[in-house]
Amino acid sequence: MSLKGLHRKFKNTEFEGTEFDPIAAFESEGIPENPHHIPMNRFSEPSNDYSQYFEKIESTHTKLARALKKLNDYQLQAVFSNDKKVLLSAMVGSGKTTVLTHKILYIHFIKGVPLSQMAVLTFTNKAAREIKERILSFYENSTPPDNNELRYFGTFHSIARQLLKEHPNLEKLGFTSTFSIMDQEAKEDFLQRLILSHELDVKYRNKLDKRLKLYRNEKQILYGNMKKPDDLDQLLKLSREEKQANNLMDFDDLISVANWLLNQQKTFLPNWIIVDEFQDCNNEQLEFIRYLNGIQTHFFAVGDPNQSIYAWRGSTSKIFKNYIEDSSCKIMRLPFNYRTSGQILNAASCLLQEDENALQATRSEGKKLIIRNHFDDHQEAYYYVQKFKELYGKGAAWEEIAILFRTRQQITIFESIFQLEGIPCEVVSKTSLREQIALFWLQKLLLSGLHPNDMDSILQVFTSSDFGCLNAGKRLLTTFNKFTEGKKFESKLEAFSYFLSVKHKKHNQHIELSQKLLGLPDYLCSKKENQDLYNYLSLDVFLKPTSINYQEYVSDIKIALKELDHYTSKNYFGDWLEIYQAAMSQVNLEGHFQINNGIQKISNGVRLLTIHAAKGLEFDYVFLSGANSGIIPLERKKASHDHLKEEKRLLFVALTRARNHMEISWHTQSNAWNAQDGPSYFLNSIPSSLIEKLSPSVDAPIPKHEEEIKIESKASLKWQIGTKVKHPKYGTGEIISANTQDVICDFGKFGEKSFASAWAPLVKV
DNA sequence: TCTGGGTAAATTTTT
DNA sequence: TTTACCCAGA
Repeated sequence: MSLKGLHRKFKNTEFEGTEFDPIAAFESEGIPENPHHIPMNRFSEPSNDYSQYFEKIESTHTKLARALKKLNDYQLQAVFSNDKKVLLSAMVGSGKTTVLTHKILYIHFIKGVPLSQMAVLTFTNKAAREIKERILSFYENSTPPDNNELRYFGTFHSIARQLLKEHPNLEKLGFTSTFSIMDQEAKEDFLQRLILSHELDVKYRNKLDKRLKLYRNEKQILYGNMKKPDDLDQLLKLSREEKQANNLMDFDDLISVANWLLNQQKTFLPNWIIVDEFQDCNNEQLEFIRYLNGIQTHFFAVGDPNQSIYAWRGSTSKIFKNYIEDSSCKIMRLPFNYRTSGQILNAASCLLQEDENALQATRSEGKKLIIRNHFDDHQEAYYYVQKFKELYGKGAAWEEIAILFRTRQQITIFESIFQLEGIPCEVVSKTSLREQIALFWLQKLLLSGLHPNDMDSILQVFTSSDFGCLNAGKRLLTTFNKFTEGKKFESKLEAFSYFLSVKHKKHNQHIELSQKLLGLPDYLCSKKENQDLYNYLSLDVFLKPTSINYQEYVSDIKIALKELDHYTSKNYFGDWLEIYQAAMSQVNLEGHFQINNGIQKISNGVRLLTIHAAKGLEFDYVFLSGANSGIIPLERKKASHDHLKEEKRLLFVALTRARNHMEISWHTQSNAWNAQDGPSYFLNSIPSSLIEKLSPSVDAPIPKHEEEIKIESKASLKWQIGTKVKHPKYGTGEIISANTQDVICDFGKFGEKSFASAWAPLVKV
């Protein structure tokens, strides 16, 4: 039943006089209890004496023994356990990564399991890197393991890629082991190109990804106002064929093709499978784990059912249920939170409705959870300006302050006001390579040289508005297709090079570039000494030393090439071409060229981020902004019980990011259409003794009017008619009109688009 | 090619 | 509530 229906049904009946509680309403409808819930009696409790283990470790590995001594009994139980199947329910802030790394070290050093016999699976590169770094830091005086030994430590996708490359049957599917990986954006380009060159009729083209998902999962072909099916079906078929023909896989293919092959023949059965953030697994990832699971394999998964906030992305909601019901699975827990001060943690755990003992505070009581009312987001932003200056004055670091939001749209206004008022701030979100023009081009350049059938990369190289020579679009595709019809070429790149030399004779520099790209594999294999890709490809010619951005482009590219050089030398095993291909796959999987060590972020400033982006992070001071009902939980047309529960866990995640100070704000007059009056009704489940309700302090400066801010921020902007700009969706365009209100931009094939001047998502090219 | 009616969707994001 | 855009008719 829909939320509205429930509301009607329960209004003026059971819930008369009290606020309508959709979760309770759903539950009284007879919807089963939380599948994430693990009953207390299901947990195996630790013993209180692990000294027998220590005697043995101390005599041989003093450093490890010293590290393990710092752990509590629950953590030691998980580290020492030798059960075949363990699920560790790690409460928020309970030292999950510590347990994970110590467990790996323990089974390696004490149980003698080689690292190459472990599959350590994570969801993000960041987590994978952290685990590897912590392990390497244990090898102070001895030779650390090399990358080859750690080749099954990584993200699901990178391990799937590794197994695909090693699989003997890969070629039977039409792929070779040097397949290239398309990131999300490359996949979009790929599909759009297929639509153009095959003249397909596909509706809602900029919602393609969503439509494909609906089609794959629910066979739904109609979308929005569509009355009859379009060519989506045909697009999928063409896409499959083209991917095989050109040796390309997208992120989803990595896992699904790996599963398909492993189903035919299992090639790697590790001694141990260790999974991080287990609650985020989707069905395909679970299947992947099952294919790695041999008779001898030990399985150890760590997750937190209370931090499951990615069901919308496909994580399996019943994931814990199956393990709870499986009696061969030992279930352990880490109940002690070391991060958040007592009162805030207690308030957060009121959102869980779990057993009381599940989550226990270890820190002192600290301050209460603050719920503060602001008139609107402007007033709130100015309140923070004052507040943060005060905190900074008292010695707090900017980086220890974070403002969390439910949606990204809420962030922009804070960013512009902080910039005006001189509060250093940084929006935390993953940046796409596409935003760094030179690096994006370099990526496509190398990809076309290394994978000469990757048509999309070739097109990006030669139709780049900055460094290319041709115009992208349908006309180019048709003429190229016509030109190659009936002719035989070794590769798409060769065909394109020939096409250029016949049809576009005047672009001799680009013709030369295409020939250099054709020779790239040979160059890499023969001239490893003093390799200099920058000069080999004569990049100076294309980056144009006279252009304003020349210096920036050159330094970006040189740093990137250095990273590649480092990576390829470090991982070299006898084939330079292959290692460069591997390096570029890594760039695709990570979304940047910094593939060797951690991403050094040398920024300082208050962090502005969504709650989702904040998962796994912690700060001294956390502010959750604009938490009205309707925003948390975010109102949708079709609300479901599961959706609401997930939103509640999201609020839980937000509150548990804080170490010492947690403040939730709500607005009297919100700018969001779906915001209702009053703070999130989820907060009603927190007893008032744990909450301090406040209004902004009276001496806060009078907030500036919205118009004023728009004008001021416009003054610092650069929208002038004729400026070339880049938009994340529409690509490059040109400003054709700009005033205090809006800016209108022409994007060629996408036509003219208008944006609000103050926060148009445009980047000057 | 342009206009207006009608209807669904709007959010979170890693690889 | 506002936006996007399909689709039918001018």
